[in-house]
Amino acid sequence: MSLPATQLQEVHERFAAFLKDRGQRRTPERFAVLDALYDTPDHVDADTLYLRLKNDGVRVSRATVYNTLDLLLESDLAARHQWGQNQAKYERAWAYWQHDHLICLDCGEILEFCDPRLQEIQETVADLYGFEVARHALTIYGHCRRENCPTRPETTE
Amino acid sequence: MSLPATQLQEVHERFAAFLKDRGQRRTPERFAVLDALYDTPDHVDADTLYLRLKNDGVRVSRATVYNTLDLLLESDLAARHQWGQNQAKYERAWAYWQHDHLICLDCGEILEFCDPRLQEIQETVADLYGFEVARHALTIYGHCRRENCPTRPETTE
DNA sequence: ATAACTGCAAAACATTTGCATACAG
DNA sequence: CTGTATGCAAATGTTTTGCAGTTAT
Repeated sequence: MSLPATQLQEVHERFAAFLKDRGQRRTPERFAVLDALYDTPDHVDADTLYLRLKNDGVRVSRATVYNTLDLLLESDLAARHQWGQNQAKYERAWAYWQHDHLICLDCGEILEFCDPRLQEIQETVADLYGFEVARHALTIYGHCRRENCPTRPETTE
Repeated sequence: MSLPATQLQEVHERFAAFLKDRGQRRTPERFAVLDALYDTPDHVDADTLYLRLKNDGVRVSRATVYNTLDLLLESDLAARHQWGQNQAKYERAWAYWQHDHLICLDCGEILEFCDPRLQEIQETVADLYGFEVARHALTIYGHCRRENCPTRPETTE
């Protein structure tokens, strides 16, 4: 579930350095949010993270959770995905680099994959349009063919 | 700006067929929303579409705009993008097929591109995970290098 | 005729903001 | 000490919903 202690420490140090660099405080709340996110193997929304922290006896407000998540995004320690039309999902993004997502439209299952051709596409596009590429987000939607996919569409056949 | 009349008619017919097929009514409001979307060469949010219609003297409510946009999505006549964390953007998706987006993080400019390797990636992934792929969404974020990019970050150099 | 659709305004929901208080540096 | 961060609750902004009245079929 969680990352090995060495990597967790690396992440802490990176966040601390980022904050120091910007003249921002290293508060216990911020590290609590960082830890809660890195304790999550998949994708969480801000409110779930808030509730989880609260439940664990950590006193943080929703405002701080949102604020900290923004800082984590800016420091490349987190990634945000806007899959539904409402809640954003967050995931840890350090020691866990570049991957993309495959989502089942029936059951919502989210799989991760990585394809080197995306790197090539990025380079081609960067060249073609004179862009300096920062990152990309690819999501493939489809239907998983598992028997236990809970929401199979009305099987017409 | 707008599509040639023949294609617009094709789109109308397709929407009419879709609605008929589902036993839903072909109301003037629905076609007004369809036309307003297809009159947009780029990406619009629902509220802008609503205001534009209202301004053109078409009596539609926001609720109908949202409802109709959903129908257009379901009939593959429109595509939705969730780029910011708030407003969704819509674009026409017929006679204008499969393309992806390149967004400048500084000025927000949105470019479109198409790369055949994405098709290959989709196929590989479909194979690998036993998915039947429906569609994909790829967005590349970066910095356009235009001199007139209005929000160049503080050029440190 | 009659079920589906519409407009309107209120509700819902995630996220942001303002301000008095707390605390890291 | 001082300015930055925090918690709380109220505000915001987008999308959804309920309902009485309309309208396509």
